[in-house]
Amino acid sequence: MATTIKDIAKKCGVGVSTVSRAINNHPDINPETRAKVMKVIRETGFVPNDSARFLKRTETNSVALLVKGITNPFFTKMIRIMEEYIQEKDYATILRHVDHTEDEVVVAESLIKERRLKGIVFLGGAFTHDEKALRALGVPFIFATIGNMEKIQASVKAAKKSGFAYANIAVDDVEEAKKAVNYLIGEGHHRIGIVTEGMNVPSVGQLRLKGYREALEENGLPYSEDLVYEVKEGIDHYTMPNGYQAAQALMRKNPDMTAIFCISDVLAFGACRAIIDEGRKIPDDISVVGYDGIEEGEYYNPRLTTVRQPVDQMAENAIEFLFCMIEKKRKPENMTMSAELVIRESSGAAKKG
Amino acid sequence: MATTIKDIAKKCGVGVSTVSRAINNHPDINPETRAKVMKVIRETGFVPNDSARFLKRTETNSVALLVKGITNPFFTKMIRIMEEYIQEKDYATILRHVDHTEDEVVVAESLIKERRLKGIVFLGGAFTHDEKALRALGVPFIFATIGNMEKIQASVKAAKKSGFAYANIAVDDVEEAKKAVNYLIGEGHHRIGIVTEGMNVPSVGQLRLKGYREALEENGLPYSEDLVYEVKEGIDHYTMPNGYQAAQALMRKNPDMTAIFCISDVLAFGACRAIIDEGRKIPDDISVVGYDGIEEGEYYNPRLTTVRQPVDQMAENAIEFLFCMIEKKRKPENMTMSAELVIRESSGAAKKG
DNA sequence: CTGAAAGCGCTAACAG
DNA sequence: CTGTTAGCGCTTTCAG
Repeated sequence: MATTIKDIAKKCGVGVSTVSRAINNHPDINPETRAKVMKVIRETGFVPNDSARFLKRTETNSVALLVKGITNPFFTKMIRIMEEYIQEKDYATILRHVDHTEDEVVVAESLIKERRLKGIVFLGGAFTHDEKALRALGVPFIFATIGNMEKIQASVKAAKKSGFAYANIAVDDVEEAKKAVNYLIGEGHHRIGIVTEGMNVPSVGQLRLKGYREALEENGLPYSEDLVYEVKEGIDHYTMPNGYQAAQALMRKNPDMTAIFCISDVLAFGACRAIIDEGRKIPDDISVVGYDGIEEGEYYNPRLTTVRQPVDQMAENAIEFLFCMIEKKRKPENMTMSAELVIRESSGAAKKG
Repeated sequence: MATTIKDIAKKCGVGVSTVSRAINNHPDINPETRAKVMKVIRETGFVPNDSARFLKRTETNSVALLVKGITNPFFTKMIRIMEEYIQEKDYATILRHVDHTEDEVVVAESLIKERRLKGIVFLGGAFTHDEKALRALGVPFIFATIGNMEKIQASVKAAKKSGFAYANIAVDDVEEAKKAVNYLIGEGHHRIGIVTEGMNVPSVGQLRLKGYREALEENGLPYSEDLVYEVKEGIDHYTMPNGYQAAQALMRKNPDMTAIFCISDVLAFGACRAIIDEGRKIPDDISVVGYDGIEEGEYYNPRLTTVRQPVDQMAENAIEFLFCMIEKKRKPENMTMSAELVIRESSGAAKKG
């Protein structure tokens, strides 16, 4: 039988409540008694049963990170930062990968009830839920880097008024994508391909595509479907093989294309490889621009030009804000971070001709 | 107040045990009653409180994945596969990243008691624990890709006799590293650098370094400390910046070096970048060989020569075996998988000189 | 400051 | 087949 708080109490010659108080840093306890109890606990290697604690407490001091799209290294970094912060706050982290077939809000709902969560961070995925479902969650939560900004922002605004705790953090995907494409146009590129995802559903892919279109439009360049490649549906969109196939297809269809904008760095790596395999030079023949700004881009050959999202800051702000909401210190808010176009080796002036 | 099983019982006009039976697929229940109960549950959106269930059950049907070294994409893949398998078994996955400063066995111990785990997978890290601590865990567990094979294997053997459930899965790091270095020697390389980690503590780095030394020895090549670079201690050893610095240092110290063996692909990417930045050609001036065989290697430029570990199979075997042990179907075992040397663009014949 | 006692929500005998 | 009931291990009043 596993040791329980009772065993400890007996061994110390005190009541169970005293042991409980010792464990929980309760003020109403004699420092000496507490020291004695803690000593026995340490010697015994006793660990209180969380289920029992949670059951009683209603309060769990745990937050969940629901991640859609595990393979993207972009999220890995964010997770690390958030986990650290949560631990510092002495909360437990529940890390769950959400399958592409699963609905993250449904998962969240179960988790909240099952584990009495204090808050949730949604990483990745799209925003397609109506407010009712969200409101039903009943705990503060925050969206990080999720598509469908307009709807989300309106929703957060509404939440602010109704005191419903819920925030959003992201870069302005449309604007940032536009910036990247504008840069390419400025370098003289007229035939610019795009590798995107989720064109027809709310997603960051859709937003970044929108930015792409707007950039073309503003510069009087035609929008052609031939230059748009949507990666295949599947478990994971953001993969190198997907980027590879995409670039290959784009090159075949558009011999005159001189640049490709990929909505993620990982896709861009795959695209680069395809271009190189085709015997073409980067950036001399084709320029490549990614999105995310993951560390790997700096080490790729060629170094990747990219839209760098401030991951560290986004992660930190997100989790910090979540705790502010948990502690009722702040109201819902839309936080738009600004990204930075980092120009490296994979892009340059368009070939004359 | 959150809805409980009682509320449901009342609403259905049945007893709580009936509701419990309905939820748990218990056979002793009238299908009609069960249907009625389930309907109400669905309508109410009721989710049973896990803490209460766990508290009672002693059995939790959950296993933990303790990962040391989150950033390595090698593990990401394994985690995905294992999570999937666990879900199919209708178990819950508890995913925990273990900090480099934390002791994974201590974490495991707490988790087992807190959450009544059925089993554990240790991913990464070294094997430095004595059997007593391990034995005290009390649940089946499995080590995957952990250093210190000899000790671990002896330990597993002992476990087999005592009926203590505990297995190990890995490739033979010494042999595989030797294979890689032998290949380089066969290509005419005599001055081969190595980028390793944890030279003086039990770790895969140590094992792979051993393989490197043995290969040199068997070929009558001298071992020189100048050619060995141990990455700096830190949160994460397996990073591109670390590989970058390592290669840079090795090149400066050994102008005549014609090849570098890195104990992970991620380090190799960093090394490649450093070589390129130095204005040297891969593989013409310097050949690079990695270890792990992650997908990214196929898309890097140049494509990376590497020792490919059978990730999918290792992950599957590991988790499958864990369940066999949980179900008492199998005894402890050492599973040594074989890796494959994948020769790609980053390596070739040594320059004559 | 400390102990006794009452549950938290659920499961699992046990008796119908 | 179904309802009643006794805890699982812990926290938390409530009296001392």
